[in-house]
Amino acid sequence: MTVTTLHRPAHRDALASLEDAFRRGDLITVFGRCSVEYDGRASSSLGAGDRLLLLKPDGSALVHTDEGRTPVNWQPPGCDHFASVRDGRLRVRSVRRSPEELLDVRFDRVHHLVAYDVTDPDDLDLRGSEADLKEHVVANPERIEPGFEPLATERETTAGPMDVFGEDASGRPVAVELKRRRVGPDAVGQLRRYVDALEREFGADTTIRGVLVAPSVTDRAASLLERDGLDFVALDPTTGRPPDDSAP
Amino acid sequence: MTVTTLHRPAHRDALASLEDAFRRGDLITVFGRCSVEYDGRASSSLGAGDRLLLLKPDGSALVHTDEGRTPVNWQPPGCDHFASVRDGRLRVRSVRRSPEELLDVRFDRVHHLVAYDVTDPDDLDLRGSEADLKEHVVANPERIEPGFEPLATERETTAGPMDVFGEDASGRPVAVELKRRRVGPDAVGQLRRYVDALEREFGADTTIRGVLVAPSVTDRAASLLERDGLDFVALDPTTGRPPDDSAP
DNA sequence: AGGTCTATGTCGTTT
DNA sequence: AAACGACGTAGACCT
Repeated sequence: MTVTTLHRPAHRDALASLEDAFRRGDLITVFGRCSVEYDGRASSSLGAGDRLLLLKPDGSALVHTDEGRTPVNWQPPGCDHFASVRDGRLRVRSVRRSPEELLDVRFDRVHHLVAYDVTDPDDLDLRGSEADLKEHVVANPERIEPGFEPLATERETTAGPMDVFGEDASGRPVAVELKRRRVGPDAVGQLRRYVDALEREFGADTTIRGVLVAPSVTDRAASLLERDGLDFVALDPTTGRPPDDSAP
Repeated sequence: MTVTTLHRPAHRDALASLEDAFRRGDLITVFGRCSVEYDGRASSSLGAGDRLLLLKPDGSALVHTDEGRTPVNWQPPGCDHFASVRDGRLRVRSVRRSPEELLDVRFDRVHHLVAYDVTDPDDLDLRGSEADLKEHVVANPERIEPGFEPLATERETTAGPMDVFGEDASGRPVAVELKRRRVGPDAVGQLRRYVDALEREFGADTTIRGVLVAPSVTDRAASLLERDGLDFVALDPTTGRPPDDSAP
């Protein structure tokens, strides 16, 4: 574990340190007064101010101000970082191909530069995702309704793969769309596309049912469900059981 | 501009420095070997490894590994940060109310701690957004089609506000949905909801038209547009003109 | 606080 | 590389 620090370095020294850190594959932070230009899918300009630039060995770049979870400018993993000194000032460019995108950070002053030698086993275990909800539903199909039988997950349709495909107690095909959180109109549209696809596939004589499974729905989404003859079942993604307030 | 640095501090010294930095409203980075627990809308665990914790004065917290644009764990702005030493080890907790969420970072070792005294005018100027495309359309309505006349933007419907509402050359109402990038099936569903809402509002005798405006469409979305009798116009959000490859 | 929608969304998966 | 959908999406704007 090595940490290399430069405090108020000359731009030329900052450059040398940066290039060493690039070679070593370090995680780098550069704090200083800078201006930022971005051009790619969109484009942006940011006037001079103090920001923290984070450069990762995987090619990501993040420009963070003192506010917000989201960086004010960034570049995704897979980019190439280049550092240089132009007009006596440190400049960091990060380039992406396909789509062609450029991030350009020009420093007036470098207050602080740190290079961290990192290795991370990186084994995040996340619970309460839609995948967890799916497991709950497949293991406890009666939570959807008595007699419901799951036949497949990720079953293909012309509208794309649906979350769960099954049959109800009377043998009618059922499309189930799962959401880990309260749903709006978009999820209803998604379910409807799967139901439509199945109706074309099975023919007009077969009635296809659609069930949206989520902790809750918005009013607008509830109206759309009713209009389209789709059902709703309230389930919590972490427990796989009805939420505490699912009586109404 | 002040930068305070601690290199391999004792946990107790790290705590004192952190609390000073909280008081001053500094932007803080803590680099060290840590484990992370999150519990809230979902929950997660992350085993020990070297990561960079970024604590902002607005209450955001970001845990970054050596990979990815997205932090492995985080807390949004508005949270309260608390530092302590438990069992001789530095611990940082970040708490959010509504929804109740907790981020807990426990350090085995603190390799490096820095507090930055930041102020940022923060005036990002972004071009090529959907708002820009809307301005282009309102200023050059003939780009939609000859005779198109915009009457309102963000016009309310029972399905929510539509981007642009107008009339075509023969006086028929037109709902326009704008997208800054290539669109998929979801955008068609959105436009359809607006058109449906207008049809109910105007009555069955009035034909409502719907136009999707974007640089391009996917095949599936194109099928849905055709099925629903909706139109597509290819426009680029940065130029407001047809993209280079919009002939087909 | 809840609803709806945009985003340089990002990220994973599959074709 | 394109398409499609999930995400602890975040963020903005409105009610």
